Amino acid sequence: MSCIVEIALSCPLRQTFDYLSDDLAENWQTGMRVSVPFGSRQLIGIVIAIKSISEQTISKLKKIDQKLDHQAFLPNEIMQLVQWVSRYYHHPIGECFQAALPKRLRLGDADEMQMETYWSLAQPTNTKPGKKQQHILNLLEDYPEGLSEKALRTQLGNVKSSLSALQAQNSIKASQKVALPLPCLTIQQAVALNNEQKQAVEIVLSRTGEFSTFLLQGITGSGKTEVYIEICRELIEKQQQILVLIPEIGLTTQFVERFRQSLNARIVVIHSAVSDTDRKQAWLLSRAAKADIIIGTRSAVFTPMLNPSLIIIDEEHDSSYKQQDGLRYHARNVALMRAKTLGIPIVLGSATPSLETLYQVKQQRYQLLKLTQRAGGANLPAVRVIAGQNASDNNGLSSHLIKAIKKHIEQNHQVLLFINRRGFAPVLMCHQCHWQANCRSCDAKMVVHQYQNRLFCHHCGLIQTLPTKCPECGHPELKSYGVGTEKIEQALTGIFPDVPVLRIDRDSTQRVNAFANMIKQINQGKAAILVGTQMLAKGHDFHDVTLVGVVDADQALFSADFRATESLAQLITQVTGRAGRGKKAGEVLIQTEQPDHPFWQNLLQKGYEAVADNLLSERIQMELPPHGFWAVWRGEAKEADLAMQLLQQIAELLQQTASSVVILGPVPALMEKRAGRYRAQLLMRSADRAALHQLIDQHILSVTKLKLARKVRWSIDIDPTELI
DNA sequence: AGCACGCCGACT
DNA sequence: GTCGGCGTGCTC
Repeated sequence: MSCIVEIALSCPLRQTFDYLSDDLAENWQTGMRVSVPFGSRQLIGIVIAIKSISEQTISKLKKIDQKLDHQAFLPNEIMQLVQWVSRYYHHPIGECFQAALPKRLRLGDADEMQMETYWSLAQPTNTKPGKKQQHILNLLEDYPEGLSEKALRTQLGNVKSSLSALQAQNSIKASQKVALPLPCLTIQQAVALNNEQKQAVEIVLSRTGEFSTFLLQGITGSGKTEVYIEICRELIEKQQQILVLIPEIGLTTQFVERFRQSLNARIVVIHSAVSDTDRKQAWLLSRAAKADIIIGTRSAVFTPMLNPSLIIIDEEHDSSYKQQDGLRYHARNVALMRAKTLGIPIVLGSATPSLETLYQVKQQRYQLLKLTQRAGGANLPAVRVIAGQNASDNNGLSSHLIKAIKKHIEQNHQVLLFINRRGFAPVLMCHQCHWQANCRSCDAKMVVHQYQNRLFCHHCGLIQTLPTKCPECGHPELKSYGVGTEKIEQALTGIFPDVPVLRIDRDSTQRVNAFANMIKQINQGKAAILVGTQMLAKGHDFHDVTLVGVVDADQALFSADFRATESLAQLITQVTGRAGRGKKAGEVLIQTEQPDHPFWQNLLQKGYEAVADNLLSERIQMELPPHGFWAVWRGEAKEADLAMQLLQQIAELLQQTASSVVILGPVPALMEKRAGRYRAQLLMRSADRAALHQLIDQHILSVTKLKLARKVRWSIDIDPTELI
């Protein structure tokens, strides 16, 4: 008897599709991949459910062309997770599966792991081996299970001929095995923990096998990573797997190295810089429990595991865990849901936890684990706020800051300067007619990039040649205002001609390895000044930096974004942790136009926690997130007003049945025009999460059918992190 | 989203 | 006379 198979297809429709199958229902399983005809094309879909043929079955059903898998390809847990994501984020199910699967598997690659040639010792022979051959034999002696040819090659260089020779005399034998990540060939170092760290490890381990959420709050340099490692050590011994999420790919290498130095584990990495083939392999290895630790960015939260035991979210406050287009999921949120259904603990780590997480700690839903001591006994640096009023005379650097830089450089130490803007200067103006370089597709100014002799729009990527005279009145002199990394770099090179100045921002690190090379140079420890954007603030250990300067820290204090203060407090606290991580005492100088702003007194005297606490009370009082439950409808269209019109119609629909949900707007976006599109948004807020979601469900179908919905690109954002 | 079908302007 | 513009409608 044939059956009906319900399938999710990657198209933006909020529905699944039924197909006919000649095969018996019992030969089908949810989570299999199939190839089906859809309209005029052929698509790959995922089996959601198997149904028997009912009398009302109409003959409009098409037949399944091909079964791609013989057994369930996606484990049930992932099937449930993706379907939950689709419901929770009100996003088309097919696109949710798309986000959860590695590209190659999504496009129909066979469910097979990559194989590799592994070599192992056979029988000893009398023939005297050559030097390289001896090296190989020595190495293989340590690996009775065998070592892949790839591992031998990374270790000993070109080994092809030596291997053939050894094989010819039967000293070694080859076999084909599943390609595992390169084993760690160095000796594992034990990690020494202080009491706080030990306690944190014990508490988490005492809760294995049940769902519980921990906030591991440790000041920068307090050794959160060591805590992760020690928890992992015990779990790995029990053949258990751990999923570790990190905010961005720049931190992977460093992170993976730390783990590899201390753990004899099979570690796979999943992020956008990993090739499609390797990602597929990592995913399959994880699903088969042939990888112990899975380290990855946001999308890795969907990686299936056979023996999951723990999820770790490092730097849980980081905004990159929230996807800002398409399926707007928050990896932390999805991970929490996953841990809950799997019945395993989840550890959120941060020196500067998000207000959301602190709120949950307050409600006693998360257990707080604190690390208050800096590893190695390093002291937290002295932090001072300095006035930047006269800074413009020195290209944005106050004389106070310059003096401090000089002092630290003379002691042969390194200096780290943050300026959160790329390029040379953010404004270009004509003095005669007041013309300004503005972007033609955004409500934004063009930023001067002097090295490339160009103007850039940081919002849409528009590039122009730097004009030599005013395009409006022809005046030959254009002036630039404000500071960016390039200007600071140039000023410092002028003031300290004998000291290397390294600029580290997206522009200077675009070439492959450029970033790694700079980090290498920095770690050589010679006196140097590092000038960079936020990308330097995250995670990196610079042992010889003793002075950290923050230039132009003001912007956030006047920002319309209610989250700006939170981010600034996090940034400053993180940055502060970059100074004096080694044995040397550190110093932090924050240059601001507003040294008397109460924010600084609060942050410096009472610390991040107190500031966060204040902000949280403020948010609760003003009924802003994390208080209540929020959703945002966003729209953008090439013609002005269209997005506003659509959102107005949606607002009217929602208003009809909104009782416990407040509808706010629509309002144009803060930067209304961006990349040639006019944007607007409509806010929803409720104290009742279910009511909020129900209201969306109730109307989303009618929204799809609105005429304007075809002309306006629209989306819905649950638990938005950006509200302007 | 894709893709097809369909009905009106400037070209070999 | 046709190529192609994007409006509209559908996808089990």
